[in-house]
Amino acid sequence: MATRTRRSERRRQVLTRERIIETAVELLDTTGADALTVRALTSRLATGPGAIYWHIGNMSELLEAATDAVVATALAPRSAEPAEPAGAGEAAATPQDEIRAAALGLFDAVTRHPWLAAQLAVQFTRNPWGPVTLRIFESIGRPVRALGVPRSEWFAVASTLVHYLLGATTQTSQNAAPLSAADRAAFLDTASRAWQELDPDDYPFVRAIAEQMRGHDDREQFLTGVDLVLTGITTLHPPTAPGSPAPAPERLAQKGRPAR
Amino acid sequence: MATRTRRSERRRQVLTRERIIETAVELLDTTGADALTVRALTSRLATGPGAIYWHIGNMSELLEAATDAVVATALAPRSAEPAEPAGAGEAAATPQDEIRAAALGLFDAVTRHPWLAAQLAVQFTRNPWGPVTLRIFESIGRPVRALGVPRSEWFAVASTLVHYLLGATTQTSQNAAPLSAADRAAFLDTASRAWQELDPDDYPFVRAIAEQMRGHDDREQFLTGVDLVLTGITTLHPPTAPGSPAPAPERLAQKGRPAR
DNA sequence: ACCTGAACACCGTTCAAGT
DNA sequence: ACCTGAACACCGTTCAAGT
Repeated sequence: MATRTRRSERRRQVLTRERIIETAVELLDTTGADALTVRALTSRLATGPGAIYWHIGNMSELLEAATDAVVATALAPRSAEPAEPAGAGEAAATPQDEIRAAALGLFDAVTRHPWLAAQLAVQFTRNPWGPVTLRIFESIGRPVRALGVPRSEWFAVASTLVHYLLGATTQTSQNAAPLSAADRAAFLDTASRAWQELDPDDYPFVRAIAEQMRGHDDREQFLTGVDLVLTGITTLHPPTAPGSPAPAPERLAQKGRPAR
Repeated sequence: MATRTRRSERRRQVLTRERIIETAVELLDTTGADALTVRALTSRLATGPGAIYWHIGNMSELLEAATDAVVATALAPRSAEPAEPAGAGEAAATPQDEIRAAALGLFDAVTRHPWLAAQLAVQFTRNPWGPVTLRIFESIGRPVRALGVPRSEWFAVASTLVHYLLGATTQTSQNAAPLSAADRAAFLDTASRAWQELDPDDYPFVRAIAEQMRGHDDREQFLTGVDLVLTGITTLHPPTAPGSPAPAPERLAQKGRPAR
């Protein structure tokens, strides 16, 4: 490829933390998570390991920074169609729409960057309140507030949404490059078949859904899940709009927990 | 410690796949995820790497098997109090209770095995329909069925619950050994303080919940989230019991999705 | 202050050779 | 069939030495 011209042009730039992170993301996108090594970085940046370690503390810090950078742009409100007349027919987005937009931003980022799902999971478990989590929390929390959820429930409600998002986006991953439509269909087909051959005593439910999982669309199902959680939120914490009947959430209240 | 007696007694046993998995879990529990290496295994089993690789394909297969083993016992319905007269005062568990029980089984397993959270995440992203996911799906899916959710929604509803569970349990991890109450309080305190010093323009929401996050209880909040999702499920798919008014889920229906 | 590059202390995995 | 143990091809990270 155009490696030679690229590399020499590169070398003219100074080595900065930002450029290392940027290169890491490129490497992750093009060659996959396993191929991001210090040696790969040094050769792409035409430098030595010492130079890398001068700017970044260690490999996992770099991974965190790369993940944070990608998540930041994924959650940034897109300016969408700048050609469209601003503020014309565009009704103000509802809090639900904002939550869906943030959720989709994350979802689409994971499909664009196949390595992201695993990294989100790693970041989330290794450093539960690190920059990545905080960023997601903020994007989800603001609309939760606007939803009219009582202040005492902000943390719990936002957590629930964030946890759902992270679970859902991390499962929606292609390890390697994104699959073609045909490959995806083939994959789902074999999986579905395998499920149908599971032991009926051990896996009755999985067998029963084998058929419908074959035809499912990840993105659509993701949104269905978001809406389900949103329904839970607005049912438990109905907006205090005038005329709203405020249905009492009897059965699933806090107190009704299992004894043991 | 009693390493010598233990090791020689060990050596008398034959090396089997099961024993390797069992030893891997011990190693993970006692020395942490980073310390589970082939070399550590060989020394603990008093054998060589070749012997290990005769029984298991590679390291990540072993990790998957170890995770699956722990998850299996975590989800197995506990016989609870065997001293108690069976079937006496015990009313049949509701589907909700069964879901909560499975969820708590997973949650408690993650706190008992600090390495489990990360491994669940890895398993879930690397092999989205592997044995671990399937097992969790089955435990959650059965009660979902019993909840009266229409068949066409089984997959979507079970997925939503599983995704929430996985997101929530993977964040609830202590990297190393479980923290003492005092350490936990100190940790939450510093985190809370750090949140309050974030930029008010960038992180208004996180700042606003800093105080309540300091006092939160992971397990309680986890259950709150489960109940929130359950509320969403029963609201969208009310059980068709006679006398149930079956409220129409107008606002958050499938069709009301954002255009872009 | 910033970078070089050899060297260190590990990894997972393989494989000829044994029994 | 099952196990041994040396060897291979990698890792991330450090650090004296340069500019």
